[in-house]
Amino acid sequence: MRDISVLMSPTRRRGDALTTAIFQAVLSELAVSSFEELTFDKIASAAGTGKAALYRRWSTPAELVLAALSDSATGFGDPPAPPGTGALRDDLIALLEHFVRALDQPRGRALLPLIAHRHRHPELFEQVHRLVIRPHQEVLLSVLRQAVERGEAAPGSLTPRIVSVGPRLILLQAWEGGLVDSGEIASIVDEVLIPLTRP
Amino acid sequence: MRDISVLMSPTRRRGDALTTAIFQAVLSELAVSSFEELTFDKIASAAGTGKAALYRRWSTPAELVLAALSDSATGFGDPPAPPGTGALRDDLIALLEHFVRALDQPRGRALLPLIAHRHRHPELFEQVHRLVIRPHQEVLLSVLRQAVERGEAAPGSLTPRIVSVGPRLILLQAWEGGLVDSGEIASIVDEVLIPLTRP
DNA sequence: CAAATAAGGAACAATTTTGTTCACTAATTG
DNA sequence: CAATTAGTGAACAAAATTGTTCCTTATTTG
Repeated sequence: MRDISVLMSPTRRRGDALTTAIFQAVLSELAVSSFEELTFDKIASAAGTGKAALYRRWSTPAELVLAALSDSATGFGDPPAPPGTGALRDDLIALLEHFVRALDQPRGRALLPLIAHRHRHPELFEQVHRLVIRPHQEVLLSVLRQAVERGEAAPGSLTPRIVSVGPRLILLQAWEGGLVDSGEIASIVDEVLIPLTRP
Repeated sequence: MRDISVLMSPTRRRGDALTTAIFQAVLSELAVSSFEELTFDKIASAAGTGKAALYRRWSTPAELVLAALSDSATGFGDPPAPPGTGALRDDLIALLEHFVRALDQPRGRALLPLIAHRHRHPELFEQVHRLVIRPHQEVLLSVLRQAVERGEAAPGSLTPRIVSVGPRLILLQAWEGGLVDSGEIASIVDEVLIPLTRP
């Protein structure tokens, strides 16, 4: 029989390699279903492993999901850095594009069901809010603050509500329509955010 | 034994009365779970009836959900009417408050899971888009158009993107935070929509 | 190269859930 | 008031899914 080991990843993954694969399977499953529908069965088969490997590591789906969300490789490890381009428009575009890219990954696509069913899993949603939403808002706020200092934006723009406009438009655009390309982002910035914050 | 018929609705509901109760049960169930988790079992017990009454009317959950969404009593029968207050600000507030009220009913709370899992049920989402989202956008657009004619808004405001801002902010505010009160609506109108459409 | 560790996959029984139907009786109709 | 229609609740078997464990074997370690 022909040796296919060059085509496949090492036949039997171990340790962190397997853990990472499991995390990705968790997020992928979450992305197309919901937390309630998650089972060790589905996760194992999506990760291409046996259930025993999961039971050896975690005892409940909740534990596993929290671990996958917190993991720095597959989940939301590090908050985005302020772009610091020196111009408000460029900062906004850079930030929102980073956001769109995150939404297009498994971890991002896993967000929607978590938000949608937040009333069923307050603790999971709280985690998501702390790890994802909050940091993004902080960075956006700092970008706007710098713009105000440069005189590029009105001081009155520094409200939570205005800060939320960009991400929320992106989020719903992504959920309702599917893809959000660069043109869409530029339009949101030019048609909405810039006029909204103009001094 | 004491007669409790004064306290309860007629012991045994029939015809449209029962159908309406079933529709409401469907939407309530949908609101706290998802389409995948809907079963004739849960619906029947939520509606306080037997499964046989359901099977006599519909043969699949999908049929039943579409019927509930389309029903004029429980679902989204009629599109909202343009408020026509004569002032843009008042029109916007009236419209968005109507929207918030709809979101706070079972039919509105059933929306989130449907949007969240739209990739799993394109036909259901299409229905929702046609029955709910589209009509709301049309009305908002007509309100803005009138404001432009009165010189209250810039002609450049008549874009689908700008029209979408209000409903999207409301939607996410409701989903992330819970309630959206009148103060919140007024703030959205005054901080975001009015500045955004100013001539 | 031998021993130890841990992955893969299957087998398992138990619990839960499914759709469907039946008998009983309340409500309606003529 | 008799006959018909239709809701209720229970019973049911079939099917699917659950968490858990065991055995074989690939990989690593000393």
